[in-house]
Amino acid sequence: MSQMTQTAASEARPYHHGDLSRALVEAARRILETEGPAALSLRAVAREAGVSPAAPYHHFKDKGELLDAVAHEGWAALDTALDAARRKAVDGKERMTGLGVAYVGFARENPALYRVMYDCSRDKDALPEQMKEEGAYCQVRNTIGERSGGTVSPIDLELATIAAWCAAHGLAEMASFKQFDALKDALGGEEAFLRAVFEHLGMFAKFDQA
Amino acid sequence: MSQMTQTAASEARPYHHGDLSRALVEAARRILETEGPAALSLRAVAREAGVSPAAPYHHFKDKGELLDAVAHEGWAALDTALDAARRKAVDGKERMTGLGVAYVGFARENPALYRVMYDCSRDKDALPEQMKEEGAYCQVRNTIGERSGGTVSPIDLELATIAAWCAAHGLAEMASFKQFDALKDALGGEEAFLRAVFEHLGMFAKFDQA
DNA sequence: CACCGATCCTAACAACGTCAAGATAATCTT
DNA sequence: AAGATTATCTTGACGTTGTTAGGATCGGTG
Repeated sequence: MSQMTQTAASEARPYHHGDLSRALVEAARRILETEGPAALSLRAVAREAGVSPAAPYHHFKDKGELLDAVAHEGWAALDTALDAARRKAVDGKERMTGLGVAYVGFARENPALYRVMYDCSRDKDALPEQMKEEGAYCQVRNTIGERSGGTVSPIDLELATIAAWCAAHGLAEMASFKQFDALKDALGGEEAFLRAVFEHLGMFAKFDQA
Repeated sequence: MSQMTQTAASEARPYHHGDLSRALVEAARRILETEGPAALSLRAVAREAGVSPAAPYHHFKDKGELLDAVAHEGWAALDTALDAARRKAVDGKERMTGLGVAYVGFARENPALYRVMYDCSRDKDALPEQMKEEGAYCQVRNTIGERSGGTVSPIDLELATIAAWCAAHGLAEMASFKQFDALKDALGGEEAFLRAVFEHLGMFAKFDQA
């Protein structure tokens, strides 16, 4: 045991790896960050982990299942990013736009990972199960609920959460488009741009107490 | 000439195809509709068009350029769909939500094509050039502009357009998720669900004249 | 008619996802 | 402790993909 996640094929690892499934997921994330999603082949992951092309099949049914594991870690990371953003702001409105900015920021800083997360979701036509009763999605719902003072019907709360989530996702996918560069400059940078867009999404006004 | 877009390899077509680039794009769209995006290989397209695997390279630099052509047609189709929706409604608010519903409807009815459209855009980090001065994006901007009575600053108009576009795109990508099935049923179907979400996106309220 | 460029085909390459069979090591049984 | 079992990893192969090189065929121009 005590295999110490090695960064590549090196130091003559023993025949049995120790924790290959973990090493594979980490190798995949490393490739995503450094070479982009196009370079993420199963064989490349195995290579990066210092293992034969067929080895991953003892830990994952196929390539999709490996990506599922990567996506799972991605959702967890997004969760903690949103959690941090939610704690930072006290004001209700700022807390909401702060969440949005943090969401898009995460997608912009981890574009390849973000893509994998949604590609996996699309293949199953569902966000990960875990998001239902906890996780990032619920953070958004709770934040909206708090801000409304708890007087909102469950259906309206769900609709508002969906609306917010969709808007953030759409913005996350488009924020990198060159078309908006001039506008970003005019507004004083990317974050100002994001805040401006979120302010135009006045979707929570109807829930404001004040 | 007079080649009549043939639906597959058949009737012993002459050595020179006549209009292969067009036939390839149509073959690609056919595959997208019937077998989904995973089956869309260059070789499959060539097969469907009744031509050798290397033939497409005389008309497109690589697979990406073929997909660009497919995406281009997709944007045109989306444009006409939005145009029809815009004409149908007279009331300003209904015209806006009608646009949104039509947008998501297009994405839901042509999911594979819609995916290709955005995948191509992402590869270039930009929406197609044509969208800037005309096309679907401008229809949204114009509709917002009309509704505001023309009193909105160019920057605010652009921001509102981006906000609306992002929200619609996000909803288009998520509307198929199973998580929302119960909610759709509770609201009386998919379109009612879409309208409800768009109503929660009160992003145009600040532009209302009344 | 001879030529030429455009178009298409065949053949091949490397890389990919995946599987079957064999080698190796850790674990369990007695 | 020895043998048997099971999990893990490797080698080698198959079919498919994107792409390229070189040869065949056609339409149009001189």
